[in-house]
Amino acid sequence: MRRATIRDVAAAAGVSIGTASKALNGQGKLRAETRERVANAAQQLGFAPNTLAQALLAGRSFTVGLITTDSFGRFSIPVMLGAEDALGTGQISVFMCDTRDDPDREQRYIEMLSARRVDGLIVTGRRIEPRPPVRVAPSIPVVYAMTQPADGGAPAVLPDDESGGRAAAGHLLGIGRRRIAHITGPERFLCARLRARGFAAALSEAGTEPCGDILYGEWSERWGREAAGQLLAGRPDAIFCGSDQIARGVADTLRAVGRRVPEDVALVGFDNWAPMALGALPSLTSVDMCLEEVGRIAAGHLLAAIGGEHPHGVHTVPCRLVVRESSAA
Amino acid sequence: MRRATIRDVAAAAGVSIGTASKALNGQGKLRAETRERVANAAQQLGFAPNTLAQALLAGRSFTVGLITTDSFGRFSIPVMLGAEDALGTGQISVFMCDTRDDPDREQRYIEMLSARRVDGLIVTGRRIEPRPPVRVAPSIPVVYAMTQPADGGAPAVLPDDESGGRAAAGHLLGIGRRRIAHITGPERFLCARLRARGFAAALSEAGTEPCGDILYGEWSERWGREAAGQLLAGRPDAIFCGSDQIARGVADTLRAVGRRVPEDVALVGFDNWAPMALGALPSLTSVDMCLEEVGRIAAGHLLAAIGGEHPHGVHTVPCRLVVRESSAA
DNA sequence: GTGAAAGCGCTAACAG
DNA sequence: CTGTTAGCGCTTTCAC
Repeated sequence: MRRATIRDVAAAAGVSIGTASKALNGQGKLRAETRERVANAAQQLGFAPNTLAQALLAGRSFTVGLITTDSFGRFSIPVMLGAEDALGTGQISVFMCDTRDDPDREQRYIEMLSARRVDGLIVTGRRIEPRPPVRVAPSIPVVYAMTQPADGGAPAVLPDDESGGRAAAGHLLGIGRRRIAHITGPERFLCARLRARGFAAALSEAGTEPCGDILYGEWSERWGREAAGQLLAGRPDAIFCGSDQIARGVADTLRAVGRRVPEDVALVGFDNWAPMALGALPSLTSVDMCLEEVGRIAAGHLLAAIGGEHPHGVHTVPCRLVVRESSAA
Repeated sequence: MRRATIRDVAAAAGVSIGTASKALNGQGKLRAETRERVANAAQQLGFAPNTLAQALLAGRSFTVGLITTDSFGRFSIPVMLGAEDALGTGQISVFMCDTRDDPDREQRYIEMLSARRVDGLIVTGRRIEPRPPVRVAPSIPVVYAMTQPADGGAPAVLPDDESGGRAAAGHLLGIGRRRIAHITGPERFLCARLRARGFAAALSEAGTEPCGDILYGEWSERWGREAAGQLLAGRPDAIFCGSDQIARGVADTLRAVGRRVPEDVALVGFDNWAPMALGALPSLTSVDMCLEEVGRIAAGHLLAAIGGEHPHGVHTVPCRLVVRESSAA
C-alpha cells in the first residue's frame, strides 16, 4: 500500500492540500475545527510528510555527513555519539562515511554528500595532527573534531592533551609521589608530546622534575612492559603512562618484579578505555579525554555555522581524571 | 554562489533541460556532439544532480537506516563497516542511528527514517538473542544483523557461535590436549550456551568430555582470574574461554601459580579483539566471529529485498580460528 | 534529434 | 478562513 501523501490527507479531511499543509504545520489562520479534522485524517492514514519533498523545497536537507578516517575506531566512536546526540535533538540525521583513510574514497564521499545537499560536514579522525582539509564547496560548513585542518580554515575541536598530562602529574603529586616517571607512545604523535609537556610543566611548577627520561615508544602493552623494565633502576614511586595499554604492560612488569601497585608505585593511564582500565588488576586510574563532549561541541559549532555564524579556530576540551585503585592514596 | 542546476547546464549548452537531462544520463537519442556540449557545460559549472530531486521523482531515496542498540560498540561496529562497505559500492548512503537501547528513541528514529523514505533498514545489536521486531511499514524491508526478531518475520544474519566452540575444541584436540576446560560468560547469554554446546559436542565426538564443569560467570577479566583458580585442581592442559577478556584473566592466574602458557596449559579466547588478544602475554589464540562478513551479508540481503526479493530466515556466518602463541603446538 | 509539459510531494504567496 | 497557483530540481512521456 502506497504511503499516504498530503493529498490523501486533504481529500480525507475534505479540504485543499494548501489548507492541509497549513493545518499540519500550524501555519496561517484556520478554524480550530479544521485543524483537528486534518490532524485526525493524518492520524488515520498514518501520514508523515515526505522529508525529501520538504528538503527540495527548503533548499536544505536537514542532514549532515560524518566523515571518519578511523573506521569508527575507539577514538572516533565517542565523538560520533556525542555529535549524533547533539544533532539528533535538532532533527538532523547523520550520514556515516568511513573513508578507510583513503583520499579517493574520501573525495567520493564528499561529492556524494554534496549531491545529497547535506547542510554540513563533521570530519573526525584518530589523531589530532593537522590533516589536508577536505575539498568541498565553501557554501557547506565543515567542522573538524579530534583532528584539524592544516590550513586552519575551518573550526576544530580537540581534546586538551596538555591539560591531561597536567592532571595526571597533579594527582600523583597530590598523593605524595615525587619520583614520577613517564612512559608514552611514539614521539611523532602530537598528543604524546603535548601530554609529556603538560606533565613536565606541572612537575616543574611543583619544584621537581620527571624521574628519568621520558620514554617514547609505542602505544602497546609490550612497550609498557619493556619500558617499565628500563625505569626500575631509577626507583620511581609513580608512573604516568601515555595510554591504558602501556599502563597495563607496566603493571605486568611491576608485578613480575614484586613491586606493589599502588603502594610502591602508583600508576596513571590515559584514554580511560573501560575494558582496559577496569579489567586491570588493580583497576587503573586514567585520564579521560571526554570525547563525547568533543563531538557534542563540534556538532554545536556546526549547527552555529549552518545557522549563519562563522565559528573558527581551535577549541580544546579539558580532560578529566578518573581515579581508581592504581593510584589510591 | 548558488549550486548549478540542470537549468544552468542546459542554458550554458544552449539546449532545453529535457535534452540536458538525457545527455547527462545517456538516455534517448541525441547527437554525439550535443551530448558532449552538455557534458562540457556540466563540467564547467561543476554540476552534480540534486539527489533529493531525483529521489523525490524516483520514489526512493537510495539511503538505508542503520539502527544499533549498542551505541556503536565493539560488536556492532564491524557489522556496520561491513554493511556500509557493501552498500556504498551500490551508491546507497547510510543513516546512523544509535538508540541507546531505548525503545522510545528507537521508535522516533524509525519514524524519522521512514519520513526520509529510506529504502530499507538494518537493525544491529550486541547480542544474538531475539528482540522485539522494529515496528515499521511493511513496505520497508528490514534485515537484522547480530540480532534477530522474536517473530522471525524478517531475515537475520548471525555469527555461528556453535561452530566457534567447535573450532576451538577441535584446535585444542589437534595440538594434543585432552583435559580441556571451558570458562565463559553468563549462562543467560544465548551465545555462551551455543559456544559451550559446540565445544562439548566436538569433545564428545572425539571420545572425551570437558575437564570439570563448564563455568558460567561474567565476561570480565576478573571472572577469568577467579574461575581459573577454581579449575586448577582439575589439572586442565587447555582452557577454552568465552571471551578474550576472560582468557586474559585466566592467563593472569596461571602465571601467578607458575603454570606456563602454552606449555602447561593452552589457551583459546573468543572475539579476536585485537587490543586484548595481541596485547596479552603470550598473544592469544582466539575465535573470530567475522562480524564484517555478517554486516556484508546482511547488506546483501537488504539489497535483495529492496530489489523485490523476499529473503527470510536466519543465516549464520561461520567463525574463524586465529592461532597465536597461547596455543602454539 | 530536440523541446515542451507534466508531475514527484510539499510549502508559501496570493486571491477570494 | 480557505482554495488556487507557482515552483523546488529533476526525469520522462509525447509532440514536433
